[in-house]
Amino acid sequence: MIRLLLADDQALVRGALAALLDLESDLEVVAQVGRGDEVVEAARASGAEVCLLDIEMPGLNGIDAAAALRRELPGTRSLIVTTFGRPGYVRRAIEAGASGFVVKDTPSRQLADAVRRVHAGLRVIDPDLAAESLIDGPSPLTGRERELLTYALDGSPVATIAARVHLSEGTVRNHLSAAIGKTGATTRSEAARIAQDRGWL
Amino acid sequence: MIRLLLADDQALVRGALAALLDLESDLEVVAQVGRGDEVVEAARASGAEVCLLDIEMPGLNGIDAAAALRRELPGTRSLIVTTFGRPGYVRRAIEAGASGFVVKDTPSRQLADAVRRVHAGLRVIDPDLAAESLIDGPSPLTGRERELLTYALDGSPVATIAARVHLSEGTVRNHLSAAIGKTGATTRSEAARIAQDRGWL
DNA sequence: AGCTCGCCGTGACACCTGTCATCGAGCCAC
DNA sequence: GTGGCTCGATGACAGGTGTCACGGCGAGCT
Repeated sequence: MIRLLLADDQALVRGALAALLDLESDLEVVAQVGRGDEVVEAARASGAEVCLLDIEMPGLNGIDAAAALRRELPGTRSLIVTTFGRPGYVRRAIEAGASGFVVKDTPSRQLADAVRRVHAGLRVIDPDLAAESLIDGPSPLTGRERELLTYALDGSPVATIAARVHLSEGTVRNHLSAAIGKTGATTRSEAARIAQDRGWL
Repeated sequence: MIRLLLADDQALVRGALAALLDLESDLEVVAQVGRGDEVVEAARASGAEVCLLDIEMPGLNGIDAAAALRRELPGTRSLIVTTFGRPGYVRRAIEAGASGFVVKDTPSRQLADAVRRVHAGLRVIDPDLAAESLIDGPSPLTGRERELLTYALDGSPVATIAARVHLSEGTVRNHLSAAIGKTGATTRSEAARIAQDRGWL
């Protein structure tokens, strides 16, 4: 009997996944949480062996939760289950110590197998995503560029961003200009979108 | 036995919801589709009585799918099940003939009850969302404004948008300026975001 | 017929943005 | 220490953007 923890912020999806996995005779959902910062505690209390983690969660994202799990409970394995198959996410998830990466587009029958493989100590990674994350390479963005791009995601004017990070307007423009060059974009909004698509933010 | 159809573009979520609902002794999932434009055909072929529709789907969105269902198979009822509880979505869903509107944040135990109520001819609508959609009122945007805002969502420059819709640059700026005023924004990106949040796009 | 309203266009103006050249401070390698 | 690198900052300039005033067209209503 493999003991599972589910972490997803959408209660309906969480409950549905639990129903799906409980159908398998060798799997057992022993904990469910809706926030990333509750994962470690719930995993410890429930004695979960494999944790299924969504990426977008309040409190702590799934990748950071996987890192926390590796640090606090090294025996527990993590499987990222997310909507967005962004190359940078895969890379960061593996670096954070996750054992697997599955997108929510995969057929539901394959999920249980993925869980079993992860539990057995194998790596489970969507092959297309793995290839993409290899050719893309790691993020070329510097820390500031990444930070400013996240603020530029919603199209905020430069002045607003500059005020938020306590920088000069010209400096913000320069960093964003560099990011625009690195992403091959022509606008800071486009650059932000591209960076997000690749999982660089 | 209530016959159900599931429409959601994420196979994993679809399969999981099927597992959840099949646990109920009076519910039976008789069809699953991953595209909005396959809903009517699948509902006809399977004889589904209640259709659970996600909004974001390729081919046809869930609201338009509900409208198509009312037109083609008036006896079939629709229940919108979506991630985003946007006020405008609720209004449009009801106008399109949907019998219910549930967000994916709701506890999974309540889903089966919602399905039963819809099947019985009742309306099931998240009370908070219903209130919001009432105070917000309908979209104040004209057709062009709405169209141009969707193109402005990713922060495209005015010239690009103008070329895409075969309009003059000045005209595009004027329409977007009107939309900016109506949304209370100061930038076309912000206006687009606000309009999207309210379900006006 | 007048009237309103949505839609398309032009021109002008103030302001914002992206790019470039340039500078200084800190840090690491040789 | 010198050279090379990144980060932060400034200033200047061309081009993009939001706003306003104005005009014209067609559809629908009184």
